[in-house]
Amino acid sequence: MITRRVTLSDVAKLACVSAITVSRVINQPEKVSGPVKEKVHSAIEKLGYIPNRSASALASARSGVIGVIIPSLSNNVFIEVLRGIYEIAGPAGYQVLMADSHYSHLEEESMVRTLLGQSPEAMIITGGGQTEYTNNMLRSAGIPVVQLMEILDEPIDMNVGISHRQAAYDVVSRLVASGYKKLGFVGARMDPRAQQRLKGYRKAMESAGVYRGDWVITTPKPSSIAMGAELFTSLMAKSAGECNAVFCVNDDLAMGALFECQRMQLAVPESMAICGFNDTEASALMNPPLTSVNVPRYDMGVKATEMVLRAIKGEALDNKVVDCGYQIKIRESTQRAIY
Amino acid sequence: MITRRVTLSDVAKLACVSAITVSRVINQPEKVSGPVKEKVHSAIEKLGYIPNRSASALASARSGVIGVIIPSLSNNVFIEVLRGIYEIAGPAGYQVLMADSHYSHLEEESMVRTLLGQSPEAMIITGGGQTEYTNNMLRSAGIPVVQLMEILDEPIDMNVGISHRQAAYDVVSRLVASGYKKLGFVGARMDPRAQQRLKGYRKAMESAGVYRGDWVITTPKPSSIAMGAELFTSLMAKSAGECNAVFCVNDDLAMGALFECQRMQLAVPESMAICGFNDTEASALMNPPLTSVNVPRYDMGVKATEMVLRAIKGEALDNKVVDCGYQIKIRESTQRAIY
DNA sequence: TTGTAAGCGTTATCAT
DNA sequence: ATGATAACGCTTACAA
Repeated sequence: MITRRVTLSDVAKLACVSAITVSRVINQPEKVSGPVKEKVHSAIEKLGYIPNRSASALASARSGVIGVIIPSLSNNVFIEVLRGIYEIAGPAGYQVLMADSHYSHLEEESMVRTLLGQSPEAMIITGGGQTEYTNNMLRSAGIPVVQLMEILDEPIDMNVGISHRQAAYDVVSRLVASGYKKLGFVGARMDPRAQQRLKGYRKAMESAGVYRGDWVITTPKPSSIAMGAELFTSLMAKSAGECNAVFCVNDDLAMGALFECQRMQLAVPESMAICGFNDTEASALMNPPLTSVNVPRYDMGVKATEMVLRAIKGEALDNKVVDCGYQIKIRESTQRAIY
Repeated sequence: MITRRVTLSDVAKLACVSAITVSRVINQPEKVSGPVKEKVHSAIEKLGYIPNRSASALASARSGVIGVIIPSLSNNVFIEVLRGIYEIAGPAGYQVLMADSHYSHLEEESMVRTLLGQSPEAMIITGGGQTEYTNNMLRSAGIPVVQLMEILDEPIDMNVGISHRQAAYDVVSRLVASGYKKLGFVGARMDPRAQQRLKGYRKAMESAGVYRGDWVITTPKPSSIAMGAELFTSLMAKSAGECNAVFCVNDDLAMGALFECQRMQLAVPESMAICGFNDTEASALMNPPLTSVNVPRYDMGVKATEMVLRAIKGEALDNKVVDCGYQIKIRESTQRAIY
C-alpha cells in the first residue's frame, strides 16, 4: 500500500471544490468566500497537505528562492552576514539557497549555474571579480543581483558594503598620528577585502612617511587564531623586534597576536600595540580589549536582502549602491600611556 | 524585446533533435551516441542553457535537495556541522536548504512544513523533542531523516551524535578525581544538550559526594563570551568565593570566565580552574590553554550527510545510530601544581 | 465568487 | 539510439 503524496486535487475532491479554489485559499484567500475557505482549510488539515513548491514555481515562474554565495563557511564574518539575510528572507516567505565558493571564482561560476537552475528570484553574492561567464549568466538571468561586503567600481547591479581601503586607511592613520610609527602589517588569506585593507594601511603609512615593505607579512593560507600567532612571530623576526605595533587584517589574527604576546611576555600595549579589523565579540572582552574596526556585517545582510525584496516587487530603489559605513573602536590594546 | 529563458526544446530545436534526447545528454549521456552528444553540447553552450530544476523535480520526483534545520546561526557549533553537511552534499549533486529554528520547536514545525514543500529527498534536523505534528510530517514524508548532535532514546529514523551527559560526566569525574571538589557549574541557553551536560555534571559530583545545588548557575539567555563573565561573577558571589573551579557548559562561557578571572586578578589555574566544552579553536590557544571536551562537529555533519545519501540510494545501513564519540582535552587551565 | 482549460519545462513510458 | 506522448502539481487566463 503506497501512499502517494497529497496534492491540491486531493484536497479539492475532499472539500468538494475545484483545484483552483484550493490554490486561491492558499495564495489569495481574500478572493474566496468564508464558508468555502473553512471547508478547504479543514480538508487541508485532515489530509496534512503541503503544497509542492516545484509545481508552483514551474506554473507561476516564481520560485520563492533567493540564491546566496559566500566565499567561506569557516569565516564568522560571512556567517553574520548570512544571519542578516535569513532573518529578513524567511519572514518574507523566501527560502535561501546558499553555496560556499571556497574563495574560488571558478567554483563560484559553477555554483551560480547551479543556483540559477533553481530559478532564484534574486542573487546575493560576495564582492566582485567574478568571471566573465558568471557575469553573463547573472545579467541574462534578469533578476536583481546584489554584490555584498565591499563597494565596487563597477557593480553588476546593486552593491552593499563598505570601503575596506578607507576603513584601514582611517584606523592606521589614527594609530600613526597617536605615535605608533613602527606599525607592522599582518594578513592571511588575502582575499580582495584584505587586499584593500593592505592598500589602506600602505597609503596611511606612506602619507606619514613611515612605510616599510619588510614590515608587511602576508600569506594566502586561511586565516585563524593560530595563524595570527605565527605571522606575528614572523613579523617580530623580520623586523628584528623593531615594530612595536601591528595592524592585523582581521580580529582572529589580532587575537592570535595578543595570545602570542602574552606567551612572549610582551606587554600590550606597553611594548606592543595591536589593532584588529571587524570587531568580533571577543575583541572587546579580551585583556586588554582590542582596538578594531566595527563593520556592520549583520546589517549588510539585512540591507542587501531588503533591497532585493524591493527589487523583486518592482519597487524603485533610491540608490543601487549602499555604503554601510564602519566605526573605529579605539581600545586599550593601542592606548599606550607614554610613547 | 523580452528574452524568454532558454529551455530544453530551444536546445533541441537548435541541435535538430528531440527534447528528450537533450535531457538524456544531460542525465544519461551514456545512452546517447557521440556525434549527437556533441551537437547537443554545442547547442547548450551557444544558448547558455541552464536546466530548470523545478520542472525536473516535478517530472522526476527527485528534487536534489536536502533539508537542514539547525537551532541557531549564531552558535559556531552548528556552523561547523553545517560545513560538514555542505562539504558532502555539494559534490554529490545535492543542494542544501537550511533553516534556523531559533531553538523553538514551534518555529521548527513551520520550517519543516516549508522545507517539505520543496520535496527534499532527506532531512537533517537537530536533536529530539520535536512536536508531535513535526514527527508526523517527517514520518509521512517517507524520506530519510537524521537527528543530529545528540544520541536520542527514540529517534524518528537515523541518529548521529554523542552523549553529552556521558561526556560531561567523564570530564567532571576526572576533574573531581584530580582534586577539584569545589567545582561550580555555569550554563547559558540550556538547550537539550546543555541540560544533558548539566545532568552529567550533577551525577559526577553526586557520585563523589561533593554536589552543591547552589553552585549551579544557569540562564535561558543566549550564550556568549560576555555571558560567561557575567555568570562566573554570579557563581563567585553565590558561592561566596568558595568555588575554586568551574565547569562551563561551552567554550564561549569558559572564555568569558577566563577573561573575568584575568580582570579580577584570579590566577588560572592556581586560584581558579576552568573547563569548557566543545573545544573550539581559541580554547587551545588562550593563556592558559583551556581544558575542554572535543566534539567532532564537522565529522557529525559529514557522517549524517553520508548516511542520508546512502539511504536515498536505497543502500543498506549497518547502523541507524552512530555515536561519534568525544575526546577530553586536559590543558593548563585545570592543571594546578599543588592542591 | 467559482470553475474550465491550457500550459509551465522536464522526465517516464512506451514505441520505433 | 532516438522519438512521441503523456504525465508531474500547480497557476494563469479566461469564462460562467
